[in-house]
Amino acid sequence: MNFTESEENYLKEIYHLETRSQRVSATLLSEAVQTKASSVTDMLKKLSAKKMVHYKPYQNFTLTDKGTAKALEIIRKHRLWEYFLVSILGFSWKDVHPVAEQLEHISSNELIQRLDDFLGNPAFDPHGDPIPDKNGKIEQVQQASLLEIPLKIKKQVIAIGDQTAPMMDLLNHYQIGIGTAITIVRRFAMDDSLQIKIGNKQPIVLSGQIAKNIYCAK
Amino acid sequence: MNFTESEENYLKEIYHLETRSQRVSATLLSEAVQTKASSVTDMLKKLSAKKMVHYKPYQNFTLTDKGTAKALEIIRKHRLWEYFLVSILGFSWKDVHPVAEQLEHISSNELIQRLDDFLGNPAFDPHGDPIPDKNGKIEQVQQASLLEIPLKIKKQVIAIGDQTAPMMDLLNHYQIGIGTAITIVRRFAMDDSLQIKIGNKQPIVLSGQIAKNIYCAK
DNA sequence: AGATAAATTTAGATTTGTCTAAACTTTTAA
DNA sequence: TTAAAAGTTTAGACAAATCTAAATTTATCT
Repeated sequence: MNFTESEENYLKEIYHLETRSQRVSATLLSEAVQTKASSVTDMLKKLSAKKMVHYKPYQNFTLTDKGTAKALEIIRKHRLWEYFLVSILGFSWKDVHPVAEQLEHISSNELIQRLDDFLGNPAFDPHGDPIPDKNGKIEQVQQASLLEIPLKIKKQVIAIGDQTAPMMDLLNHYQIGIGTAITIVRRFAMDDSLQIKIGNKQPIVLSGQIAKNIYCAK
Repeated sequence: MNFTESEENYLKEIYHLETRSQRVSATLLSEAVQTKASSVTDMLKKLSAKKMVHYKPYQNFTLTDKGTAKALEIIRKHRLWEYFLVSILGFSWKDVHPVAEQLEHISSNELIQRLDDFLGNPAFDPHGDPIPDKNGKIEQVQQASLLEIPLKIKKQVIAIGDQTAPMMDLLNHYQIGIGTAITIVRRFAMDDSLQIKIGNKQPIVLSGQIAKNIYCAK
């Protein structure tokens, strides 16, 4: 079955909503794909006709098994390209997302398999997100945000939740990336902000909002 | 200025018609972009409004300087990706064209410059076609199709005009590629077909249609 | 429970790129 | 030099993906 770029984007974003947030709604999806809710309705009908989503008007919708498989295929491509851009072409990890958004729609299976092999079948992309394998199997690592990590224990950052430009900017400013070793020094109950130490630099304070989006292994 | 994928394809194909064949017409262009002549007319109006082609109804059309620059930008991307697919990912040269047709529309300048540097700024793609540099400068090798090459002179193939699957299939069958040494033994005026010799193999006969698309240095 | 707010869907329009069929130009050739 | 052929353009229609505005359904809150 063939998919338009637009259909692929919808499938990918539905998958992200299903895994990253609790609620899945037309409004949230419309924000994710940068469109209006009425356009989402139209697309849900189309994807439903293609058996990619379970959909009944006015009710919640979910990906079918086929829809999930297709979404994982796109996410696989996205993350492999991100890996390529950073590790082979030397892009900064904060700049790769928009380019990978385009590359993920290139449709050659041979291309993606050769790319995967060339890169050495990496399991994680530069943002710490797991890369699905050719069968759609995806590594599940128990992640905990900095809010859940105990004090005084050195942990390595393994993933970033929010990958938008403002977040990436801030992380870049504090020199926080995948693999950065962080120790939580103090926790301010008042507003969930954290005092943390990175290597032997001066301690810094992160807001709860930021801390919530930085993940370490549990 | 932004261009749709379709506009980019038209610009690219007009450039190819201008350089590879003498005539440039709506009908030839319609074959190149796999559409109907009436659709070509519509697109010419659009490209004319964007000052990418000189166009007056019922007259011949040509690319403007801006149009040529844009076409070269797309051709640069196409050929760099072909080079990447063959030399880095190990694709067979006959399979890369359709994949590069998709990759050439990825719009990041940073991507293409980093790719170019990573590949070592190659001057020719796997089909023997010159790769324009970042300023649109393109190596000009005087090419002549087998139809124009004199008899009994050994020549090396430097480029292939038609890169569609049926053509590549046939070349593969006869083991003709970039660098293959060919000597024309006989020319049949009746239908422009040629008897040629490759190395010390048995001579074979190529139709005029095929010969027209195999290029050697003049 | 009933009213109001929020979310979702429908109806109708728009843009892009395409098509067919008919009309119009230009070229060819008797 | 006209008539036929070849090439090009116009007119009108369609599919995909989107939009706005209005209608409908569901959720929320006194």
